[in-house]
Amino acid sequence: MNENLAEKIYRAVRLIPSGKVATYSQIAALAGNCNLRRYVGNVLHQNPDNTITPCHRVVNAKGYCSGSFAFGGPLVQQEKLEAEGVAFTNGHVDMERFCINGDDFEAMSLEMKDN
DNA sequence: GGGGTGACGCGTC
DNA sequence: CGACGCGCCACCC
Repeated sequence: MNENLAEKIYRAVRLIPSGKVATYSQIAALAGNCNLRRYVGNVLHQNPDNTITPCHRVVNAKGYCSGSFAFGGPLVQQEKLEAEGVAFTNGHVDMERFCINGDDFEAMSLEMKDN
């Protein structure tokens, strides 16, 4: 039933469509409140398994990776995103083209709720 | 029960 | 335009 926010956050991250990226605020919003954005980073840092949790699709509002220690290297995140079709501009994700749209957000929210 | 933490976001200077 | 600080909430000790 009521899972911890961590579970919701992980689920939201997994719902991010391939080839797109979501911001911590978006994940936090899907998890419950955009105010939880701080906690999103906190939870993702725990990231028990990056193979099932594509945390590499999660970037900050600027489209940059966390900058901190990632599941094997910050460069790996960019590599994975590029492999999924996410283009990088000047080292940052092109948010205007790859950030999830309202439709994607809505679909994710539906899956979050239905699941 | 209280305090500290955190892969952020945004306003303001 | 760039840099700094503050604020937000849930989980862990």
